[in-house]
Amino acid sequence: MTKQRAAIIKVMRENCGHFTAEEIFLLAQKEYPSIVRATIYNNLNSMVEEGLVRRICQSGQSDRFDRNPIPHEHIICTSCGNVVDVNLPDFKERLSDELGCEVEDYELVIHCKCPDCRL
Amino acid sequence: MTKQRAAIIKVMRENCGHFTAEEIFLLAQKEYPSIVRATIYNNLNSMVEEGLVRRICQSGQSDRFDRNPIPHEHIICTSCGNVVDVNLPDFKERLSDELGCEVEDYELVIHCKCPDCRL
DNA sequence: TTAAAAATTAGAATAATTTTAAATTCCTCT
DNA sequence: AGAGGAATTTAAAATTATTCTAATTTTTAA
Repeated sequence: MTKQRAAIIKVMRENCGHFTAEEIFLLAQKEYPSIVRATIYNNLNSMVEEGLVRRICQSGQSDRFDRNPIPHEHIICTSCGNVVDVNLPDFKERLSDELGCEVEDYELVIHCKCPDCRL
Repeated sequence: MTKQRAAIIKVMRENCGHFTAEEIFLLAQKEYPSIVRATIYNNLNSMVEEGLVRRICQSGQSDRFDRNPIPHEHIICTSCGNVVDVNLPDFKERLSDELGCEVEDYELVIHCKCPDCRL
């Protein structure tokens, strides 16, 4: 655990959301001004490998990183554009049953209104 | 409908699969040798907008393009690595019901064995 | 405390994609 | 068929996100 990694974790913990590497870099700089982008990428990549962080990719945009370790799904709001967590209980099990095959992992991105934008 | 666009469509129709822009470029060159990458990107982007083609994105890899216009899901095989279509009937409707909100679109990528790799 | 291992740094490099402006082609109207 | 205008293609440069390299610093463990 280096100071740089601690800064990255602090940033992700305090601003729980779905950040791009660049956003995390800018926030982490406030904690640790000399930090460099490569360190952000290195740490994010290893955190993804360790399963501490999930990577969300949308085409045309840079990857986002989600510190919520519990498997869950994402809504990209058709109204405000934000990425919002949702939880479909036992989705992985249901998917395995339907496919007749053990699902190792999955990514589900839903384009609809997020709860805040539904009146 | 330009000759270049026709070549791109022909390539995608004859080699139905999930190609990167680069792969489509290489195939389209055989049909129309002077074609240029920007044309491939222009056309793929407008076809995606027109709903003729779907874009599949995986982090760390270039986008792939799928000419199957019917909504469907993708398996990325944990064994052979290929991208394979699957169809979960009425998935969008079921998702809308479960969320209590009209789903406009969704992307589901499943990491498991593809049918060919299941013995 | 010292050697080895791991992480960070700066900066260059890469790859995919987009942008720009100019040239070409296509379509429509007469 | 020919002119005019719109749309598309082209070539090249630019951009963006990310990775790589090599040197340096920090951490770990003996």
